[in-house]
Amino acid sequence: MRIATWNVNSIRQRIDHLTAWLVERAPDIVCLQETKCMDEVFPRESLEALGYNVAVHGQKTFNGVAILSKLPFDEVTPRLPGDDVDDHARFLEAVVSTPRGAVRVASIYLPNGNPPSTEKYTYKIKWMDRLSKYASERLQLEEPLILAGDYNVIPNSIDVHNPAAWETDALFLPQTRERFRTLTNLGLTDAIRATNDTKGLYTFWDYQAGAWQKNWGIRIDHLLLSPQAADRLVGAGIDKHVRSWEKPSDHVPVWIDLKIEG
DNA sequence: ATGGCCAATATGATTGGA
Repeated sequence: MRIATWNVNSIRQRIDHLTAWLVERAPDIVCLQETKCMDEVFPRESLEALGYNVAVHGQKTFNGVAILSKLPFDEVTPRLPGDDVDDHARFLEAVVSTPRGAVRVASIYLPNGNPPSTEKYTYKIKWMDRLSKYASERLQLEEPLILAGDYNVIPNSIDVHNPAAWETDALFLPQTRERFRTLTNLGLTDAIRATNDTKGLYTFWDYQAGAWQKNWGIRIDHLLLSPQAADRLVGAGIDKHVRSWEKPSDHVPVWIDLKIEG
């Protein structure tokens, strides 16, 4: 079973890229972020035509997450628990059934948090604390669980072209990275790092300043796996070539293969 | 690592992104 995540930076701008990539990579489940539209105008038909069930949780203009799945959804639940007044569309959880049992997947668009001196950073940190609480509860189910998305967290120095330049950025501050470690310390595995320890694996290149041409990238899109998922991990990759397509997203797809029959 | 971008909005300037 192949599971992927991709921040598309507007689903309506990127629908042709998405369908081309779906044909090429043939994932079973895809978590999308920054769809940037209301559910009524989400281009679900072109995805259903490729055999995907489509679950959306969007809002006007900003944020927005979705999950595509070849298997039917048993459950679909929007919103990260822990704050009833948080109205950002940043979280969507789904459960599908395989012959080996349930697989639980969440599409995550964690707040950026810049600039760090503002309530935007406070919101990010609180969101990360809520995510840890959610994860610790779900881990008790002892299911294959995949938390996939744009975390807006650079976990380590090897995950950024120029660490010194990012020292005071919300994506790389010690408090941010501490909370990412809280997640992994719960028993969640960073799938890319479990399979590849080389430096310079990036998932995002800024549109500005020729960042792509200079390979000034950062690794901020992650798939975190419960032990029951990590034990079945047989491959992982980053589809870097998609960044060179015409009018690309600034993020590229990241995917894993789990040995789960069905 | 900001000179250089991109997307959405009743839009022609502003906000948010990372």
